[in-house]
Amino acid sequence: MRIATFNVNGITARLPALLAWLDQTKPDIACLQELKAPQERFPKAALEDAGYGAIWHGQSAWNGVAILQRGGQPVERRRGLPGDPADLHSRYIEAQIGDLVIGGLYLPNGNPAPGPKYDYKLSWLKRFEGHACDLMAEKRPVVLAGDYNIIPTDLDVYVPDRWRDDALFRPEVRAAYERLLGQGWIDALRTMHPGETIYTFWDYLRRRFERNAGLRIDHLLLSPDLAPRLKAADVDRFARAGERPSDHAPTWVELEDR
DNA sequence: ATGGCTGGTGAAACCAGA
Repeated sequence: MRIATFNVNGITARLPALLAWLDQTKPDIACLQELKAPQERFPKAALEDAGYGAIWHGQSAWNGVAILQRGGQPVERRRGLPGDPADLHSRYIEAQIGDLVIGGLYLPNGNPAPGPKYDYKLSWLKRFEGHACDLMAEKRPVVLAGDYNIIPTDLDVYVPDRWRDDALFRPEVRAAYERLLGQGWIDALRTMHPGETIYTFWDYLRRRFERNAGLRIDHLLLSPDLAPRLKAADVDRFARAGERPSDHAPTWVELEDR
């Protein structure tokens, strides 16, 4: 089965491209981020017509996450991370789909750093680490997929030295990512492509896609029990090259069926 | 260091993204 994550950068503007990508690649599960649409403006009917059931947490103008299931209806487990009732951003949603727990996340960008937005990113990360730890303790197969807004290593950015002070690459956020791997989570793309240059995002500015000046910031972390089931992982670069593309490309894993 | 794109909002000398 194929599980994908895709920051669509506006599901209203991206709907044609999203439907075309679903039709071409037919992921069994897709986590979407940056819906940029209020709850009532999610294109539920169009996705149903395409064969996908969905749960989503919308928000006007910014953020927004969804989980799609081909030929089924995801069972929602939670929306929002535990630990801060005052946090109203729509950035996390979790579902049970078959034997899998799927967490879809849109981690805060955090720029400019330092500053309040960066502080929010670090506090969100702290809560996410706690929740990831709780999930790990459940000893069930889990996939945490989404836009992490974290560049894990120098290999994951076209010119590392220009990004040292950026909120996506600062030591604190890279350390948090390392701590997640330390919990036992498996970075699926990096595991399948060690040492390889792989990007998932290219800024619209300055012909960054044409120059392949990108970042690897969209990740699928697998619980350790899924490691033997991991068959493939990759990025659908063709979607970034299409008409009116998102600035992110869909990223996916292929797991052996149970 | 910037913000030359892009989307959403609402009418901006706007904001946010990464």
